[in-house]
Amino acid sequence: MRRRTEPQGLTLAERKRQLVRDELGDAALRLLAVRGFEETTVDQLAAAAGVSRRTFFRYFASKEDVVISFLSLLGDEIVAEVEARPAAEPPAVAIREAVKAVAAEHFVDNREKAVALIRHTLEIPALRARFAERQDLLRDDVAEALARRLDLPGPTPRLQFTAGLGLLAFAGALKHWAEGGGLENPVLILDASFDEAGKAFVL
Amino acid sequence: MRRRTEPQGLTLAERKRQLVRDELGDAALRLLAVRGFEETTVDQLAAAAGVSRRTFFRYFASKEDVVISFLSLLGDEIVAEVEARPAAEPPAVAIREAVKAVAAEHFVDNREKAVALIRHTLEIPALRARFAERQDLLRDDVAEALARRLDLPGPTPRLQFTAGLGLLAFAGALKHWAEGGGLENPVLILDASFDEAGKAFVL
DNA sequence: CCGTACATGACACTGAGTGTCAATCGCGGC
DNA sequence: GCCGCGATTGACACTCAGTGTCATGTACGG
Repeated sequence: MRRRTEPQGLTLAERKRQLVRDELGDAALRLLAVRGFEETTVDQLAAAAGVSRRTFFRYFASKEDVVISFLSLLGDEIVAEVEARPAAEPPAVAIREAVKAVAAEHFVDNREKAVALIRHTLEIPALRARFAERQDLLRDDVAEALARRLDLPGPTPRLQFTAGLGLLAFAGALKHWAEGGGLENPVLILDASFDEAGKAFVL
Repeated sequence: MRRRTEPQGLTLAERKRQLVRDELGDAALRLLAVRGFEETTVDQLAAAAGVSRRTFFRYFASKEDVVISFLSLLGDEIVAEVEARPAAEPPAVAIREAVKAVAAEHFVDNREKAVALIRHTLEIPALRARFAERQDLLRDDVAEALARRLDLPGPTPRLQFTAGLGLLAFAGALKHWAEGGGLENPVLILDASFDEAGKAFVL
């Protein structure tokens, strides 16, 4: 049983669980690079991580989830960050700054892994589809977060569009950043992407 | 080599094929209303249309496709319509008018069926996921159509955002229209939706 | 009337995802 | 130290989506 750091506040079971999860994720990335995504079966993913097929599905809801879960995690943080923005801030600024904060936190250290993850997600049709699905659900969550910030009962159509365009800008920046090998400053790319997105409907 | 020698430009085989396709689509909508989507198997869909399971997959690539294909067809027309817009028109106007033209053509007569289709698509998670996936692919196609209109080699990031926001406005209008039972004028809803979308990033 | 495409059905197969159950392991109480 | 409780796991069986293959039937052109 290989161990890494010993963070406090976590029971052994929880740390073990995270360990298996990481191992599955790493194994998936390894196999994906060699074989393809479609060509790799869940049995192979599970075997590579040393667990049974059934256990794999106890950690990830689907084969695609192994790759997507990282991006999905970012989504949750974006929502949390949006809600934490000062209420005086206009929605368009709130989503922009929230995304920048999340990117700045996660794209500096995990560079290598994040780049591989994003590249696979954008290149492999099945993964791209799941990513689009996540984006769609996340859009609603972000819109509701924006509404809560303004003490509204629910998101207005306009807030839906703000959230949607914000996530489009985020995805566009993600793509640009990964294609450049993750060498550029993600925050600068995001700013440029949001600037362009703001001109989407300018005549 | 059987070519367009038949009267209406359609050979018997082609009309028969369309017949089976329609029957499968109608059967699917009928079963979906009674049972759920997840609860209905492809075998039942095929049996309801009087064909074999294998034949079902010769007409639709997946179970979701029976429902989605109608929306997907709209996508193709939107792309064609975008390319047909005058080159002097700004991209934002081109996508807007293209969508309006397609909506005006298809949402007046097929009202009942279109409303049911859209409602199912937006309510059932598996269908919503497939819809999101289609939107994602369509976004690229529309962006490339916008680029061709301007004699550009490929879509600029800004055109990607124009296409993306345009489709968001389209989807939003679809939802609004279907929730209202398809009684309102789709073109007016689309105009309102595009107006709101244009303010997505306005402070 | 015949040959050729094409559509269909029957069958078999892979692989994703789920339910169930028994064995095991960590952990706290006794 | 022992025991029992809850959570994790592996093994097994099952459903169902989707695909490849082949043999039959049928409309069409010559």
